[in-house]
Amino acid sequence: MKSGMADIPPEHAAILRVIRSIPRGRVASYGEIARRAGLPGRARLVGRILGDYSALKLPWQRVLRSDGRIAFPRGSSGYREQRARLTDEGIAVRNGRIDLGRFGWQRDVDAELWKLV
DNA sequence: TCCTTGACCATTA
DNA sequence: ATAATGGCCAAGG
Repeated sequence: MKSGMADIPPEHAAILRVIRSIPRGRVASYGEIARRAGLPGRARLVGRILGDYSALKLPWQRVLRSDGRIAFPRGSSGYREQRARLTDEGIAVRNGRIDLGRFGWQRDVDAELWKLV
């Protein structure tokens, strides 16, 4: 049988699901998203998918490099757009960098485990 | 088919 | 903090 229009590969679906589940006001790295989707080491696929599925309304601004920097080049429209969106939801961006210790999604897990918050 | 290009990452120096 | 390296792998030429 053919599924007509949007048959999204399982790997893509898993990644999209994780991206959509990043809480507002928090951020996650490409690699972390891949791991949470059960695809460790597949960070590049996450980046590719964000571009491929840009028609979907995803919270793409919450996805950063592992060091907390915005992936787009400084000065690009994508960079400015992301910085603006992050700022809008209360995430501080300084020099194109977000403090993962403060806004990282993983921080929630850490807090849960170590009861620091 | 080979080669290059990426919204990447961990490690090592 | 920056830089090189090797790993990852889908697309496009």
